[in-house]
Amino acid sequence: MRWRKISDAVVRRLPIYLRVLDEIAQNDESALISSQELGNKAGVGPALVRKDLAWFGEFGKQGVGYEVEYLRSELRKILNLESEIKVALVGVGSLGLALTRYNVKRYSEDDSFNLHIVALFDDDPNKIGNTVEGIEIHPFSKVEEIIPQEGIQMAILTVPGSEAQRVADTLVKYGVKAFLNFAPTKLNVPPHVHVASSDLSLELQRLAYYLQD
Amino acid sequence: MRWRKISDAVVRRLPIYLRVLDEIAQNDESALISSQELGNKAGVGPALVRKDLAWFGEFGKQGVGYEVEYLRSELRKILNLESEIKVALVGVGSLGLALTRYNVKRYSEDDSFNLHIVALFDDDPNKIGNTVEGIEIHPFSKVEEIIPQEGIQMAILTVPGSEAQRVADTLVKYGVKAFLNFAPTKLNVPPHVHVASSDLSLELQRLAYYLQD
DNA sequence: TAGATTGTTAATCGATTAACAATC
DNA sequence: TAGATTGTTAATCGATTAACAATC
Repeated sequence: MRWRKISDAVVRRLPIYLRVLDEIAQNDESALISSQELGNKAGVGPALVRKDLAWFGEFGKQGVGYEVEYLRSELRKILNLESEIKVALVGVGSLGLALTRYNVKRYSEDDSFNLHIVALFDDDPNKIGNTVEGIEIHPFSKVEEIIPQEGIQMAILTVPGSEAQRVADTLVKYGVKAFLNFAPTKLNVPPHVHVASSDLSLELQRLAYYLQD
Repeated sequence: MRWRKISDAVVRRLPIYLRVLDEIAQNDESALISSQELGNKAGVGPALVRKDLAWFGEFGKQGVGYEVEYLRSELRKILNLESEIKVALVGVGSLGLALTRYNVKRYSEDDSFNLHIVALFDDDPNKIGNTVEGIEIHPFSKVEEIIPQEGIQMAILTVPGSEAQRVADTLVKYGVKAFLNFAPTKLNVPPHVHVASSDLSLELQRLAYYLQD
């Protein structure tokens, strides 16, 4: 499944739409939804909802709206969420631990959630060999072996800022194509690799601006 | 300090510039930097750097560039980072715990970091009364008393999605003006309240899209 | 002075919204 | 059929980039 280059702004909204549909589908298998209503719940205008979806095909019926269950399943195909995606997490500090626990719980409870942390890496000798929720902590040197073996395509970085770039470089070398970066560093990666950043202190500092007057 | 309404896109870049300046100022008290170089390190074009700064005043010298230390101090004023901002965290699960530890460490190690978690809330009877890094965990009902008393203006939400809206409503009622929301929920807040969201599964799902082809 | 870089205006680019014919 | 809502095109809005006079 491949489309002309879709803008990042569009792709960012698709998971939001999907979440709205997930919730509705839970209560009503055969629900219908209009772009108006979907937009409301997603915090987006109705025209934009239609335009976003139109990049990928025609999913609605004029005068009726969208079948929730059908649109949901199409969005899952578009977002590549139909088969399992294996994820590594590097840096098993308290944040890494929290994210791992959260992910394992979500993965086991929600059948349709296919993003799965399957390997942990940390170079602290006190952590190596331990397990978190049944997942073993490996030394970082094992990346070379484990990433290709397990077919890991995505990584979560919860390492100190000073190590993030080096770690990312190595992971890219062994085939990781997408990062969720919690380190306070701008990662430099080749153009085919994607990075999403969650930078706590950047966000806090930004919010501070709005506390004025 | 008040300016005409500055766009969100601009405000979002200011902390990025500040981080670059912080790093340079550490090594060289009297460094100069051009919009070119600042842009490079921030991942932004040089013209945009100049335009962003120009919203707030004239901080450079033609033919020379910007004095790092001076621009840094001006950006800190603009972002409202010069005095302490007190923050509450609600939901002391493993993620809340991790963020609290991280914040306390950063606050104590970095003199110029002024965002400070000073109160924790959780309704789990096993947690109430415990302390994390010296900060006591209160029942959520104490919000009414503690938020105004401590002058807390910002809150971090690490509660389950089902509770996030209710919790936010209460906090807004007692004076919280900005949220960093980790719950997988779109918060509805009055127009004078600002929300930054860090939504792990939304980001992972978005990244999955780029693993295709 | 000559070279460099700012602050700012005009041009471009891209994203969102409005409008409406098609049609369920 | 009449009413509603899609898919899509055109209009608008906003953000980024290019260009350059001012000036250090």
